[in-house]
Amino acid sequence: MTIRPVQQRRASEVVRAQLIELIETGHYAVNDRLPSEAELAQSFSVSRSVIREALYSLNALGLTRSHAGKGTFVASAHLSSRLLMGRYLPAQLGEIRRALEVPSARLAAERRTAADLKKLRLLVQRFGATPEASKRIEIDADLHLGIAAATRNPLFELLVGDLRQVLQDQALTLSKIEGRAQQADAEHQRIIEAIEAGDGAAAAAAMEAHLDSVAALSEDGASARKSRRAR
Amino acid sequence: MTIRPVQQRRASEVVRAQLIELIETGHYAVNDRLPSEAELAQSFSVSRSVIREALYSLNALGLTRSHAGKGTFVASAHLSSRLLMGRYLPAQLGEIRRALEVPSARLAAERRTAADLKKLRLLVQRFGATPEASKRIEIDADLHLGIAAATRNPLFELLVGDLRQVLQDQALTLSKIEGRAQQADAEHQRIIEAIEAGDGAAAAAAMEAHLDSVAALSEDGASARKSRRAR
DNA sequence: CGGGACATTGCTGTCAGACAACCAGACCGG
DNA sequence: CCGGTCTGGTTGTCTGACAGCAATGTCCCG
Repeated sequence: MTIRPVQQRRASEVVRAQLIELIETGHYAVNDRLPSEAELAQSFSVSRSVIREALYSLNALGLTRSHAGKGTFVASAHLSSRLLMGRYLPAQLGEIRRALEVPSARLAAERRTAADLKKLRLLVQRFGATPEASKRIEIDADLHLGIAAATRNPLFELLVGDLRQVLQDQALTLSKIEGRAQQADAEHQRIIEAIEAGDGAAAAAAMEAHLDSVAALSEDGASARKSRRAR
Repeated sequence: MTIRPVQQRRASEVVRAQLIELIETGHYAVNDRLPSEAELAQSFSVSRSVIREALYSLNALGLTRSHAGKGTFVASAHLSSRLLMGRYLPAQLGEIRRALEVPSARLAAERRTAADLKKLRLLVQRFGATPEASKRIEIDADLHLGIAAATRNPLFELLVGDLRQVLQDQALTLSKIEGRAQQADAEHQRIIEAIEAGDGAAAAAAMEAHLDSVAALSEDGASARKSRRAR
């Protein structure tokens, strides 16, 4: 990643685009501190105003958070969706998830390549072999994202990924329920088997069952789960 | 994703929030020119820097567009989604649309209020009575959005609205096909009747048929039509 | 009288400098 | 060892200035 001097377009736009790219490519990782505004200004050969405007865009887009006296930190590696900007009930998110992921499983079954299948099988295996809840959540996310990717429709991947991010805390509480891991493992296997068989209807049904059990469990714990976490 | 209390202390954030609200509530309509930065600065009793930073956020979010020498103009009345940032094939958009709108119709049938129903019926009637293609597209969008709203799940409304915006040009070409208006009118009526009857399955089926005919028309060129006998 | 070049005006884009608020860590005194 | 203070660094905000762009009015010349 070379930082090239500003030329034709508005300088602030160029800076913004480059900063976004630096963050999305992982040059600055999540929770990293960006260089100070003064340093960035020098790097880009522009004034601090331009840097501030670019950073303010990133702030608005949810990519970074700035704190007076501390610095600017990367908050997310990719542009956050509007889903993150509002607060929605778990039940509402669950409905959307069902609407997206059931057809996603169906299409994945119809279109998956051998490479998709291999990746999915590996993830299922790792899911069953991983004891730590936090790790399992990651694998679970990768699995559902992998299914969405197997649809060959990038929009499914995009939207399922967004949902995943919003549902992160729900997934965490869920994963701690006794015996949930084994149950989820079995459900995952059924989904993948249907995808492997190329049976769209079966894949859809298996995914639906999976989400049913997720919904049932998250309703039970919903009442006790409301804790206020301020920062 | 931790839930942050909305505790806005920085002046620029306050200004940004207020400007967003002014735009979303329609106080400034699309294509209106906002007051100049100097005027806004005076109105909000802050310096021009703060205004610029707020405006730059709006720019990044796609709400406004600034032109040197002309001013800042409202580009969109609501926050634009990431769907708009990429280019996707009509077939891909159609799949997502089916995934979202079929469950949307089902839920709408199960939850619609009397007010929803009244609004939807009015829209169907107006759709049938409107000859101009461009007007019909608007009504069509309102109709599908109205169905999404009747689900009582704001996320359906959000996502269906996003899709609508992306599909605008497709809708335009579609609406010019001979006889399409009558066909669409009939399909709409069938959907609304099922919603009125509270029959979720029938509403889903009617929506699916509607989207089938849309898909068939929009890809009748080279590709062979796929028969969808799922569900 | 008409039309085109020019001056004016208002706006955004950018720069430079300054100061306050704030934070973290170093330093120092008890 | 502990706690308060100092200090340097960072963001937040303000002020003033100037360049470049766009639209409009104005004036001179044909």
